[in-house]
Order: sequence, then structure tokens, then C-alpha cells
Amino acid sequence: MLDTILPQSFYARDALVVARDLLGCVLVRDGVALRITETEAYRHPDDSANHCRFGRTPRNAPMWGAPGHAYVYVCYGLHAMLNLVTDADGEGAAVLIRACEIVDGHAIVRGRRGGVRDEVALLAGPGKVGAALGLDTRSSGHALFERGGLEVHEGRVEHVLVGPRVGIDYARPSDREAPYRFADARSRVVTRRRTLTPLVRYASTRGHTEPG
DNA sequence: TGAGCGATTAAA
DNA sequence: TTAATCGCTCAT
Repeated sequence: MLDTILPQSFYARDALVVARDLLGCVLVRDGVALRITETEAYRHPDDSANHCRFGRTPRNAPMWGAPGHAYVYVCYGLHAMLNLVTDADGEGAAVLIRACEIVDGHAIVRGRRGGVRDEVALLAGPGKVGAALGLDTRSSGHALFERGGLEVHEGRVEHVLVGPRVGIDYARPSDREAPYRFADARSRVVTRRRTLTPLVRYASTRGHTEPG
């Protein structure tokens, strides 16, 4: 069958473009397949919401590395957040996966008190995405363009919504308001939809296709 | 060695 | 609106 794993070159572009083009792509890991419906871009370290804003640390090291690798960190002590490193090596940019629809597999998501919420078909929120994929920080630094482990397969959406990012009140106003969040307009699995508006002139800007 | 704080979520 | 919860960062 045709190998649809996204090549490393797909990620070697501006985080804003990658975030938009990741909509509709499919995350696959251990029998679970999730279609990406919402993303957020974290650009160069000048972005005051970026984890790299204070320089290189053990935690954010993968973000400073080559594109096409995972950057997973734990938020609020319990949520595994999945990011895909973008741009050139050393740029310090990545895209956060904020929501997905389950395409295949049983995603068992447990509540805080241990109760099984079983087979949630809708994963609105980055913590749920990480839980559904069974991720933890051991996956941080994983090469996404190689077969095995966590893979990302091609996909696309027809219409895109744009708006400000979520949960970064500590950032500079200009960065708080920056339209760095993207979502699939046709999906109902999107957080804070009322703050998003249609993205006009969404054309295919995929420049990762290898010639020949 | 320790205080403070999150790119969140679920329950009240 | 708020508690839960703990690894990471940075300041002693």
C-alpha cells in the first residue's frame, strides 16, 4: 500500500503553514488513529508564549532540534501535550495538536478519579489527545517521519478557521492575540469555536512534495 | 534544595 | 469558578 507518512520536509517550514496543513492529517500509534482537527503554532523564541522563550532546557531540547520530531511535555502535572517540531534545525518552533476525531481504534481516556470514560469519539483538548495516544514524555524527541511508534499520515481539509491561541494569558498582548490557531471548519471537535473565524484564500501551499 | 507555576480538565 | 497535581525552571 502507498506509504502516506509525511516526510521530514513537510515539517521544515514556518510553523504557521505547518499548523494549517496538519489539519486533516492522521496521527497513528499502537492501533489508534486520530484525525487532526485543531492546531496551534508556536514560532521562534521571540514568541512570548513559546516554551523556548527562555532558551534551551532539558525539557524543550527536542523543540530546538531538527523538524519532524515530537516534543511532548507534561502540563499541570497530568496532561501529556503533543507538539510536532517545525522549521529549520535550531529555530525552536513547533505545532501543538489541540483536538482530534477518532478514526480507528479504541481510545480509552480515564477521568481524574480513575473512572473510565471509555471510547470517547471526540477529543477536544490537547490533554485528551495525548491520553488517547497513550503518550508520555518518553515519546519526546521521537522521529515522526520514520515508520513505527507515532506516525503522521497525509490528510487535508476543505475549510479552515483561524483565531487566537488558548491558555497563554501570561504572554505579550500581541502574541496573545496573534491568529496562530487553526481548526477544521467542518468538524465539531474544536475548542472555543466562537473565537475562530473563516480563513480566506486557503490554497494548497504544500511545498514538501519531492520532485520526481 | 525548594518555591512557584503552568500551551488543562472535570466537577461544582 | 475552582481544585487537582507534579515536572520543570529558576532562585536561593
